Amino acid sequence: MLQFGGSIDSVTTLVFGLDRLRAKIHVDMHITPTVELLGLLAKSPLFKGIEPAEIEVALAAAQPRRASRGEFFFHQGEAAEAFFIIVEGRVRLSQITPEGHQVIIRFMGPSDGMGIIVVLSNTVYPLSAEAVADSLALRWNYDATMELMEQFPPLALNGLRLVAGRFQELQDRYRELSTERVERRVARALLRLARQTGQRTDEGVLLDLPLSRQDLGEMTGTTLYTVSRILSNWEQQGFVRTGRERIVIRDPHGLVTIAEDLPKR
Amino acid sequence: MLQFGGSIDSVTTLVFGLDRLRAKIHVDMHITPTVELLGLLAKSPLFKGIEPAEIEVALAAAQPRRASRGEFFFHQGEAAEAFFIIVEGRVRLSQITPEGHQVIIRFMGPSDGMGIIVVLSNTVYPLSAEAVADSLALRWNYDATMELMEQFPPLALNGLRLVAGRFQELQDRYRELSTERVERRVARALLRLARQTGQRTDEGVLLDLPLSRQDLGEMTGTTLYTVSRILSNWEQQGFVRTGRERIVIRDPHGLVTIAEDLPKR
DNA sequence: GCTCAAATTTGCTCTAGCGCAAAGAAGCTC
DNA sequence: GAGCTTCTTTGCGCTAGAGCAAATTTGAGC
Repeated sequence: MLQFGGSIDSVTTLVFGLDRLRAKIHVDMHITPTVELLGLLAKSPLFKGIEPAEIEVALAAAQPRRASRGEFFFHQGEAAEAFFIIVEGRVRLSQITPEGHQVIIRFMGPSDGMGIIVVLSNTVYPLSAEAVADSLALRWNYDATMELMEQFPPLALNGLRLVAGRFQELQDRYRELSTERVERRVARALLRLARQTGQRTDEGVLLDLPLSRQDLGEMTGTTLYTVSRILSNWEQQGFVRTGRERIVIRDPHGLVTIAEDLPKR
Repeated sequence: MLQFGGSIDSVTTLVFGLDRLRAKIHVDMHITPTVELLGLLAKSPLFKGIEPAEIEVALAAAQPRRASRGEFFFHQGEAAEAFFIIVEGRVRLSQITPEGHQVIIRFMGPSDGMGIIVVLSNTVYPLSAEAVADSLALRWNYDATMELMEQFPPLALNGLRLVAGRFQELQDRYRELSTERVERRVARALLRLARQTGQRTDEGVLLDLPLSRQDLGEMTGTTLYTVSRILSNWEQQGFVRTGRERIVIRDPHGLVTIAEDLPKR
């Protein structure tokens, strides 16, 4: 099953590590068995093109790490000691200004990675990662990460592609922020969230994470008041159905119309 | 001199490549001799920790590429076929929206690299690179880049650190844009430019690149009108001295006061 | 020195969106 | 289900800054 090259010793260690991880997850966490973890990692873009047997090796080097709603995986400004892949839950990545304004950079869910770049560049986390739902992640520290990168070269390239994608997304958001008006940005934010975390229900697409008006404001560079007004308006037009920290998109196309600034029918 | 391992053939090729490059630069370009190129690359963060002899190898794989003011090294949307290191001049990296709004992401100068991430991730340039002064850059195509990365592992890590830094900067700018008001953002932009391209003169710190009010607006997410008003105001207070596409900072501390929102004396 | 295009300034108007305040909902906890 | 906290909505006033128009300045080329 473990069909990679290496000394017997290292194989033993790895298997032992895997067993320990299995034990931890089962006993401490009462959660996802290893098989599913494997599937999850295999699905993660970071491990694309890497053999399941090799992914097991990676798994063995990981530590599980839990965070309940409101707890942090790491804080902005701390030394970046590890990178994480989320197994379960939702995590909010945000920056806070010296004046106390918060800005939400993005939300993440299962199979997303956080901290990949920073851990390798030996710096400090540039933002904080807070669980907005009870979450579980796998954690690799600096040494483990370096070792993995050396063992499995595709990882480095995958990581790079990932980073390139994120970079581009951030650049696009920057452009939006500087050229588009609020309503459009909010529409885009909702559509983005729908793509990431949308759950199809009979009411429409439910954004499966607790999302306050304040959060949306911090995602789009506006205030909770303005967001509230916009949502009320959309609700009247039948585009969305909102509740406390809960949004269902009933008419995605309506939002697209706004996001793309198309003529309204 | 070329003290790396490799077959005689490859050494020959490399030396030949180097000679060809020298010839090109001397004959076609009438510019910087190889020795200076070496020094420049050695100064570039990308090549940090790499031996001069090895840098020569990298140089041999590069092609010189010139762009006069107004010409582009690459355009947004083109396949990312190469990455560049600027030798001389100034380059403006900007994105343009479908509606035609332009956004300036940053300016770059000698020893800065452009396109490092994208070339390796086989995507498309997410922005355009326009020379705002006559410029010369070294160009490595995909194959050359890959080869270099394999030959000199520190390159990959250096690249990663570089990207991490850029990423962080962009995140900070994003935060600024979404939480701070225009005057502050413009002050920050000027200080950033001063750090990058500032030339000490007896008048003060001259920003050594042609910079219109429009440019500054596109850098800070505002309009040329507002920038003009702000600069006029600052000129009256003696913080800056402005001309057509020309800005001299007379009182950096004054700008810092605004950028940091300190109480005015 | 004249001409012309491009950059800049400034007055004026207008509005998107900020932000306070105060009054509802909606969930928790006990 | 009473009480509390935390979200949300909405009215209202206000201002930062957009954006047009019309001078005015600047520098480059001839």
